[in-house]
Amino acid sequence: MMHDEPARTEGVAPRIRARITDVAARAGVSIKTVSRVVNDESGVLPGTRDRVIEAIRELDFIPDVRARALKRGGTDTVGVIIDSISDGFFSAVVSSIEKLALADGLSVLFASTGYEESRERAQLERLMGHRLRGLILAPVGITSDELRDLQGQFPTVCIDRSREGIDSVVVDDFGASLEATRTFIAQGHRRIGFVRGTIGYPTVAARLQGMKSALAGAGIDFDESLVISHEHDSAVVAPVTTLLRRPDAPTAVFCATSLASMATLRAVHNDDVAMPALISFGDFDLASIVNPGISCVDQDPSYIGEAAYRRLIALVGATDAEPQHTVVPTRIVQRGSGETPPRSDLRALRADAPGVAS
Amino acid sequence: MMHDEPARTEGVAPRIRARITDVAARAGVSIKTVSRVVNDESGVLPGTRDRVIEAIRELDFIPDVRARALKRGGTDTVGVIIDSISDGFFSAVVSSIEKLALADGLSVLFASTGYEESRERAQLERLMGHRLRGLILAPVGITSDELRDLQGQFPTVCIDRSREGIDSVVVDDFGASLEATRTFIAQGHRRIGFVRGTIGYPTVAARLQGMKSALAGAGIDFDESLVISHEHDSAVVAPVTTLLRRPDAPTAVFCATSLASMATLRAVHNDDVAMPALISFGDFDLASIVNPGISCVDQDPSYIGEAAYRRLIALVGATDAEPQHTVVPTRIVQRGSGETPPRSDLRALRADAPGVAS
DNA sequence: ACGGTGCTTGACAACGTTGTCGAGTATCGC
DNA sequence: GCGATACTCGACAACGTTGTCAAGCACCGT
Repeated sequence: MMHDEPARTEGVAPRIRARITDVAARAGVSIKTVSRVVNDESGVLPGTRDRVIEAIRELDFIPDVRARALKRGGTDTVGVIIDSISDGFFSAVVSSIEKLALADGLSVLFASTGYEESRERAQLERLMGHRLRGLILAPVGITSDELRDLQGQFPTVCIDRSREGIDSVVVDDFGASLEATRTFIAQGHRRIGFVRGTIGYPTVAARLQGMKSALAGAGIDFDESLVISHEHDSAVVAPVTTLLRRPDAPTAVFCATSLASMATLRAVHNDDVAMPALISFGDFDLASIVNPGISCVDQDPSYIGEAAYRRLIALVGATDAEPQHTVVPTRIVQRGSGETPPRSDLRALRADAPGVAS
Repeated sequence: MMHDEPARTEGVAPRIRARITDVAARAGVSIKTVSRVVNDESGVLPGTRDRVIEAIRELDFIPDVRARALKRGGTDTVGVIIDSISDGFFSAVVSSIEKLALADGLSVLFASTGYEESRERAQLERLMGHRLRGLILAPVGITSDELRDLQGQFPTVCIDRSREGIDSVVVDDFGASLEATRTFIAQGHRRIGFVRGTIGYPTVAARLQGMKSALAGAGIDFDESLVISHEHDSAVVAPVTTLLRRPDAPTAVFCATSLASMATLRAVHNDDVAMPALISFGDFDLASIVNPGISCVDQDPSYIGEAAYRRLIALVGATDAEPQHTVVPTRIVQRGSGETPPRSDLRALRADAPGVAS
């Protein structure tokens, strides 16, 4: 691919990329013939083909996908819009999408919203300019109608959060939280805290609903004061600390996001407060390393990415398909922190279980 | 942006995106005038401009950036090629790059190599087809010559690993490791382990060199048997366990990557082996949460991303610029694990320091 | 009244590629 | 030997946009 003229270290002649015209001239054929060779079309004499291939090699010709797409009326680019790539969940999702896209020869145009509506809109509009093959989107403020409108341009699949009438791949936030809470209840917990972390996420709201539903099902009153939320995840450390120091502190805590979990762990670590039973919604590196391991609702992000991508590809060309809502199954990974009875036994645990340092 | 015709729930007429021609027809002007309005050029009567804007709104017109780029001969896309987006270091780098690119109205084409040369080559070639504005690359197998050749097409900035003659933004692997090792030595450590993790990374090799140099400087013999490496980071847990169980186990361990650190912590956690003094090259979520906190060489990935991006933008149009190698300063974040004397005191620590669970 | 000036606007070519179609040539059957 | 057939190859238009240039028009000073 890379040619081997001696590269001059300075004053590099800004060599311009070879066009199909250059290749044609060099091989002594028409541009159409080059095009045929490039696209592996039949009807080119072996000798001619060889000459063209040689010229392509010599000139380092790589076809301009933009011109190609323009002519053909399609694109080889899929868009991915997520909240933040720093979020372990989304980075895993994007990682699996990108891997699959590479296998299909597709390019990935990446954008993040920071969970801001205005930024989502800007990113969306910018990506529209690229005439995508399809879009995988973690929707923020965009409405069903707007998305259905997009659907007319290219297929769209929502992840993490769903929109009516649009294909989506999500986890069962409500059900998984219900199950996790039931685990707590079965162990005898009655006061269960909920660390919401960043406010405003509908998934988190659904998780809270799941917990409430489990409590109601067991005839346990729900205490609003055990719910901790804050504008930013990092700012949640202090309120959690306060919560766990209360005389009537919860004996178990359900953390709605892995960031909330880490903040909670930080709270537990920084101050000498009792570690409650803990289940985290969303797995994270740390969870399997600390002692006791943090039990998690595992949402399998790479599978979510895969499901979304496959659905997107299936959707290309199938404009009449009924919107399909995939709910990716979750499972609770038991590592110890979630399978702890309340109170009294807790003290035993504290004396017993050494930390990482031991 | 989104128009508001009632979206029909099924059998959606696959409405085709409006072209500049459609807008022109609707507004009763020529396409050139539409183009003028779109690009905020002067010389359009307010009345005409309004009619065009109205038509654009009605038709949801968004210009095709590919056609625009084709005509103008430029692009609004930068490429980013990294090892893996699941790696916390790279996800932070990409995050900051993407944020800056958005501010400049640039799109980010994202690709990962998995640190495989063949995949790097494929990604590179695919991205070349997009005629990038510039490329930020964590090079794997590509040579200086090949990259200098790329430089002729568009500016390129290497991150994490450098190539001669190409702009790069890296950290001082050697120096930082030297300093970290000296910290150990100052505390009386003589047997210092090195957990390399995945083999083959030149940055890791430089880190090992830094450590060796510090040891040599202090007149300490280097024991090759204290170096743990393996094909994959996860597979490193067992050998580390074995190492720490040896009668002549190292009293301090330098982990060359955050993944290696996590594997080491897992080893320490899974088996009842003494936790050595520990410094990690590269910060990670976990590091600040466990007890004791893991001391780290902080390489400030978001600053690296920013520096690389800014350099890239500066390079656009400046073909004659001398390659500039930016070395981003590191600092050692002391959290406890790295400031621990050897042996005897270690036992005290174990009895003393409770883990996360306490 | 007339040429000049300044402003708005549009016709046309071009960016690099591929689809359409027809020209040219060799091969075959009779 | 001749028309038919099959195959290779190229000229040209088109994708959607912007740059160039000139046309059209109102207005000015003399």
